Amino acid sequence: MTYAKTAAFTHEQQQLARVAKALAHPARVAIVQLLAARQTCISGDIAAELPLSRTTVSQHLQELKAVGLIRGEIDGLTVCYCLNTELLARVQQQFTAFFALATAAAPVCGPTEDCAC
Amino acid sequence: MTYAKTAAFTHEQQQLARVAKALAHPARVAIVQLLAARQTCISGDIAAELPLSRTTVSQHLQELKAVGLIRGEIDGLTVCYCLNTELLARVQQQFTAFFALATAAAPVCGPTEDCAC
DNA sequence: AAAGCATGACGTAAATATACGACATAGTTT
DNA sequence: AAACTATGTCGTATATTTACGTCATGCTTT
Repeated sequence: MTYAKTAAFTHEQQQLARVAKALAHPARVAIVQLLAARQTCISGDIAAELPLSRTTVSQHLQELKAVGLIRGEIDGLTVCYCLNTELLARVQQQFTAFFALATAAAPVCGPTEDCAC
Repeated sequence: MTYAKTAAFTHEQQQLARVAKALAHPARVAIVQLLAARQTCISGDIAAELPLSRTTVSQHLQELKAVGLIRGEIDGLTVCYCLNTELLARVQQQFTAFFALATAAAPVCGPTEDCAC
């Protein structure tokens, strides 16, 4: 991301980082949770629920949409957002696999700081 | 994080965002995977494996350490890093719960863009 | 003690992220 | 058509991130 030497990293690593970045702000985490809670996709109500200005929330929504985690659709005057459950499911697997490997590794340094390299 | 109105968000949301942010860069994802792969905790070898300058890698290591995902320990001349499997396990559960809720929600907008708000 | 080596801390430049107010756009209602 | 409303885009100020070179520190080895 940003201006990293992206070419030098795995596609997988970049995708994981990409999604992680999308969730790297409490407001965006809150938005996803909010959309998950309410079945129906909300519009500007999201802005009302968050302690941020409407424009800022809109910006966060665009970021989530850019990554593909949510979808927006115009319904007359309002815009409805909802989770992209397909992508979320795929992302879930990626994170699951990632954490599985990470937690599987034995703690070499030990819980109490005993490194035995 | 950053300069968000953190007080307005859940502790849970902030923690999740905090970890997500730590993983929001492919280099840091790579570091965690590298530490997971090699049982023994590595030191400056990490820098050699990544396509970044040694100082930049050190900076990424400090970030991961600040969040608590990894641990560093001085062993004479070198410094050994290893995963904090305890925290990783906890974080894993948080992400699992988060994605469980997110994927459980029915896609109201539909896979083919049919919003029925 | 002196020379060497691995690391982190510091300083810095350039790119991003965050937050918002002011505008532009487009559908709704009167 | 005119007034209204919900949204996104744009511009902007400030804070952070990223990447690196240089320097300081602290063991190690000679």
